[in-house]
Amino acid sequence: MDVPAIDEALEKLPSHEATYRRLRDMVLFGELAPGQAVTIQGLTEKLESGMTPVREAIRRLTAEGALEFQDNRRVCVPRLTAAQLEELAFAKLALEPHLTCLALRNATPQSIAHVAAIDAELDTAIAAGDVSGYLRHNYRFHFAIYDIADAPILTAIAQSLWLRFAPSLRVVCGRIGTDNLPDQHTEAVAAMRANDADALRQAIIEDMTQGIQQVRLALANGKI
Amino acid sequence: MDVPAIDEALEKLPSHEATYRRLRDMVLFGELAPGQAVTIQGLTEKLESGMTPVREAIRRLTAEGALEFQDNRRVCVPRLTAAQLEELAFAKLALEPHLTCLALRNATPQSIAHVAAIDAELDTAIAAGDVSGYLRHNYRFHFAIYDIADAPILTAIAQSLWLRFAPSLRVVCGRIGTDNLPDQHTEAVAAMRANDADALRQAIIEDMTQGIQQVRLALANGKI
DNA sequence: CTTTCACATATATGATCAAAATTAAACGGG
DNA sequence: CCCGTTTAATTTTGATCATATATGTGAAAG
Repeated sequence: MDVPAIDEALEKLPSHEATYRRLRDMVLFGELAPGQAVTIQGLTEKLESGMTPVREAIRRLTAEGALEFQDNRRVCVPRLTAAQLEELAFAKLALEPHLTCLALRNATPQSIAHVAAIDAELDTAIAAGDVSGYLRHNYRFHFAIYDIADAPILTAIAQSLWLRFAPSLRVVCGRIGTDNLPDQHTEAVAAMRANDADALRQAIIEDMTQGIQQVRLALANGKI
Repeated sequence: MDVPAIDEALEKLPSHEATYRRLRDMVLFGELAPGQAVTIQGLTEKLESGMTPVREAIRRLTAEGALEFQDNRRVCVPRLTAAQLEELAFAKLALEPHLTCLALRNATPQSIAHVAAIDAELDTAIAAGDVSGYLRHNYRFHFAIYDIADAPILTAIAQSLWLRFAPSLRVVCGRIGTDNLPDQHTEAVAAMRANDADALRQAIIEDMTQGIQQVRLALANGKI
């Protein structure tokens, strides 16, 4: 039950879906910076896709808040204002701790072990100072838990929140390295093993609060 | 500074944007029932638009949860499960009362009067038993407040929640008429005038809870 | 009941048109 | 004469459409 290579898995999907996922990952894992413009033609070359699939991927990501129409019908990665960051902070704290706790209903030793394995990969990336790996495994950690929760609507909203948050977090990571980044994951895994909802909620709240605070500081200093 | 007629306003937009808005309104205001299938070709005729704009509108609305891909590549309006309704209920109560209260920061006598005017139209629709008018003005009421709140990210999430909720609410309205539908709007307007955040939050919580409860009952009875 | 074939539908391409940005040139004030 | 502004030409980019391809659906035949 090994995971097939990424490109191999994408081959079997319709082009618009594969294009969407590749572009989404570019936003999530730091290939696109806040404020950066994207063009349809540029993406057709970079993603080796036709114009129609690229346009549809852009529409979807725009609807999810990962991209933004400008007045002049160009598209770019949104730059967060301080007010918008507070909106994100509220929504993340209002939804994601709850969503994480929903996973306890369905968690099994196997599924918890899977989450723990991702946490181990995350620790490796942190130790190596691998910013891109940190972002990728941090995302995988939280959404592996959301998969267990089996709550598609809340997970979709969380996805949108991460898409809006990721580019700014990427900038912060690049500045401060991986050492000072949030990692309450060990506590979270322990709470899952103990089936302790309160401790799990607290770990996730602290994890998110730390990340938000880092972005808040960078934003206040005009570094984003 | 008069508002142009709706069709006139849509004329000036790119076709894919106008198509998106028309299709969105069809979902919001009850022209499409839960489970109903939509085809690209059918929409090109109904919306008098080309194939490309329709496809892009469908992609956007799918990302917002208003439509859903099926395993075969057809598209339909999602049918809520009981579990998904509870997800929606949680998210609505976690976000929308807060978002409503944010409006108090920016509310002016003029903007409150505008909200009150919509409430009057809503009452007229209720008195007339006009289900479509109820849905439309109820939406306008809440989103007029969200406009005042000036919180684009939370408002976008609320939009997605309404898109997911509306088709089921439409079914309920058609069954029970307009008399038993939630209307804590008078209390909400009064709370806004009094700048009373606690009363405002309470009015909105009760308003949403009533609507959710109606859908919950209908869903439990298999009427949706 | 399965296979096959025809039809309906979705997917994807490339061409064409329209709009906007960019560059280049012309102009005028200092 | 120089610099900033405006205006015109070029080029890039986005929007839309017509069409070709691929896929899934359903009906008819074996």
